[in-house]
Amino acid sequence: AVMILRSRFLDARRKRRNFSKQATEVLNEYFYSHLSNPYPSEEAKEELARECSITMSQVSNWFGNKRIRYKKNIGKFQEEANLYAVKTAVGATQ
Amino acid sequence: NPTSGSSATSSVNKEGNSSKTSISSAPRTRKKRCPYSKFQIRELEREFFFNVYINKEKRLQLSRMLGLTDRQVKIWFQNRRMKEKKMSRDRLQYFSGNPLL
DNA sequence: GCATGATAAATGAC
DNA sequence: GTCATTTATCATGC
Repeated sequence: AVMILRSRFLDARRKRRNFSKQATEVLNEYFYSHLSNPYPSEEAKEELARECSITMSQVSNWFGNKRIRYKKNIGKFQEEANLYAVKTAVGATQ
Repeated sequence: NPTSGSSATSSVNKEGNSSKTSISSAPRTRKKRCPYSKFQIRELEREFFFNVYINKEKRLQLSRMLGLTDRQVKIWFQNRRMKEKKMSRDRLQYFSGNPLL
């Protein structure tokens, strides 16, 4: 049993799986509503991790990747940025 | 990973930076990340297993053997310790809230 | 074929 | 020294 768990752990660390649609939604909402300073605090990371059912390391990885990839090609993310800008604006007026 | 070449002497590493001359205030360009060879990793891991903190003497010796700078070896040990810590956290997380079959 | 998550060098704050 | 981060690279999903 120990062997099984150990091998399962090793596999889980190597294999990559996409996050759920809802998780990506939550992360993007935070990112685009804090675009001027997309650096969540430790507490914010913990909450995001809970909401998305992922680990804090995964939250950090996501923001690290998002920041660099957004910066390197803002144009590619313009549509996405507008989408979430509208989304948060609507949420604020409700 | 298409390296596989194992045997050493590939050594691509070079600390090209220079520009130490004078007060060059310019934030000199960040050194491009260059992945280390299998041989370099093996030797670094061997020493890390022996001692997670490397002293200055061994560091200089190892850096010469691997064609790296002492700074690179120093940084590698720092990153390696952080990796070890993260792996411990991951293990704890994975085996804590546990289905255990 | 790229999008995406994780990891490996390298930097900088402290 | 630690540690969050930047950046490129690796590995996988689709």
